[in-house]
Amino acid sequence: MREKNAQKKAIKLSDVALRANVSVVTVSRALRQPELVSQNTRDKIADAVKTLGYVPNPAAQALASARSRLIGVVIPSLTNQIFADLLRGVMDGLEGTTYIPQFVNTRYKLTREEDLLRVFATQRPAGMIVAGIDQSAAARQLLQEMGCPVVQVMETTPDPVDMVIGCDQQDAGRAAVRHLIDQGYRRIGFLGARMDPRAQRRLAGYNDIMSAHGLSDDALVITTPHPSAYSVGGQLMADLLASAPDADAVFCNNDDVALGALFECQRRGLRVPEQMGIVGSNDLDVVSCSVPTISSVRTHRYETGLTAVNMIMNHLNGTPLEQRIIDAGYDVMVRSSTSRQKKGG
Amino acid sequence: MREKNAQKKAIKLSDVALRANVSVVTVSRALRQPELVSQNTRDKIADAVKTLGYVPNPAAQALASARSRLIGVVIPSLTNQIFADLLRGVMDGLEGTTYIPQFVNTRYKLTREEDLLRVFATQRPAGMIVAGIDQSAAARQLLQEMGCPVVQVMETTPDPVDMVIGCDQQDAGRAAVRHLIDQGYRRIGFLGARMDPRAQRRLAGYNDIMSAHGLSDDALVITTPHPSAYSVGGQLMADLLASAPDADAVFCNNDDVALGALFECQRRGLRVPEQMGIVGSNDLDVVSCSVPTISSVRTHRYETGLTAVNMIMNHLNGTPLEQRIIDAGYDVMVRSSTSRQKKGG
DNA sequence: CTGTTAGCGCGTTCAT
DNA sequence: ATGAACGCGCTAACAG
Repeated sequence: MREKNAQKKAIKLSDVALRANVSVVTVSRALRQPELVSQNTRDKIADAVKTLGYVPNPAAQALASARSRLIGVVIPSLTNQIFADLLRGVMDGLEGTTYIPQFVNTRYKLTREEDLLRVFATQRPAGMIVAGIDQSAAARQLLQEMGCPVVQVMETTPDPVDMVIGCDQQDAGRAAVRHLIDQGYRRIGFLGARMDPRAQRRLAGYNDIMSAHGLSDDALVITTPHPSAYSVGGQLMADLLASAPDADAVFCNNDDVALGALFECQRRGLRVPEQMGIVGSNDLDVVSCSVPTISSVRTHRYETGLTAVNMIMNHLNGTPLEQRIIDAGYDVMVRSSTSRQKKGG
Repeated sequence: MREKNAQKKAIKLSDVALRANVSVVTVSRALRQPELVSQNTRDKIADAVKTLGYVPNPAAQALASARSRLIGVVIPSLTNQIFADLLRGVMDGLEGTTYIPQFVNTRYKLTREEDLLRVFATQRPAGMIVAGIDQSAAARQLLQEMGCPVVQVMETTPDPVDMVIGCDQQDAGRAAVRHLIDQGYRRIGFLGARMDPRAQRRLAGYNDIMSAHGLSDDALVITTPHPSAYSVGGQLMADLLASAPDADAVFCNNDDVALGALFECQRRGLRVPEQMGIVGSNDLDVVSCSVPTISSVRTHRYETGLTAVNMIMNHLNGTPLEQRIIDAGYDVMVRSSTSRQKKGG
């Protein structure tokens, strides 16, 4: 029988007050608004805090102030690496503050998102970061009633709940397809997994450019509700070649799909970029070192996470950014998988 | 000027009590120990709860009971996909319960881990899940004093803080190298990124087998403190070929390194598996569809997350598993990258 | 089975 | 610049 884990007794504000020989409120003030406390008592309190090892009880703080130090982060999934990148940005952005992120995933279900928001509402979060702009009406309302700064991320919209930072996914789709056309590809397919709202908008961008060039053909659009994954990319490419054997390029809604598609080409002996051009989305680490390297539309997930946190922090500090809508942009990273044109001039 | 986000007034226990015409405690009991409340009042309360839309205030619960519904999850990083897999398991395992996971990352720093644990300690978590078994003495003590079930994950040890689930990393390393030797490889290199404790133990396993066969050679061991990444794999392979040009196989401490190494071989025209055998670690999705497919030592991260949660839940339900130490095992997934032997018999 | 009485540790008035 | 008093919403003893 091992010892039952003995909880260490927690030091509280009154303990500190006793040790420093001042009242509880004074300690509380010294901690939150030091400028209102004399230098002398401030030092005594700092001393007591240190020797006793006092750490505030967040539950008591939250209860008394009706406000927690939680930053709620709502993403659809953790399988897709882009959201892991976003989270890293959020975590790093919160570094050094006393705020704590709390992540949940919606599994791409709007009703689940509402439920999760309801849970968050009871926590009185200090701020909320939610992926996407396609919340249900109920979810939007819940976010508004949350009584804290809210940042939608990964996309842009003229009508955010509160603030928004991300990129224009449809425009990114257009840029990708334009690049392929510039390189001389014409029978350009679209490979899409999961087909969440962001994927839908990338597809819309694809359609914009294809129809503008009179290149539209339903046989070229291959999608699946399956989550994005390397293995799915291979299957989608196979389906495309069955549907449109003369396809000469693909735009993929994620880089794992793009890499999977490349592997499928290699299995079939299709030369990339000569016989098949490939453009991915998001510019994951892997596509810049594959053989051949894969062109991709880079998005700035990590930076988006960082900035979203900053937007919230500024708001909480009473200095909200004038800019409620931030376009994080995108970059078309041109690599070997689309370099069919002769180089340079 | 847009309306200031108006906080919705929260419904509390006393509101429900009023509506149901019973005392506050009765409501509280009806919610937590329904069997102690008569069917009649239970129904009245359920009604009131539903019509008022009552949701408990976790801060108040935590304060009054000195216990939160948080499950603390401490991982070193979110960059490595294996931890994202673990998190998915934890999230899914918590699905349907009223417990909420809270993730933090140590960035592979022991002192940071201690700090984070101190923060968790103030939250009175319901349970803790921590990656690895190499906590500092201070961290171990903090975990013990947490007063809640603790599960260490990703490795095994005869001496866990409380409970542990994971695999024997050193043994996994041995199995990988044994497989390469069985396939006829002899000049087997080790490619290791980051070199955290798990990587160290995989290396130890590699050393065990290599020296047992009299194949040891320092020139074959290439490591870097850099975080594991696809691009790092290429560099490590290049370094190995500079250090030991006659190397004929590699064991990599992660699959991104393995894939990066494969790409490097392709760039150099080295045929895999004929001229270079490759075994990765963890069996990420991507290595089963690359060309060629890559052999890897599969670990069960998702299942580990699920089980860790179950271990904690059982503990909280008063029915702790008799088994405090669980070996989640590993599997050597044999694929094309090491299939040098003639097939079948 | 149900209610009464006390806090949990902190923030927020209002005084001084 | 400092302190006393009260309450946040809930749980935990005890009574009845």
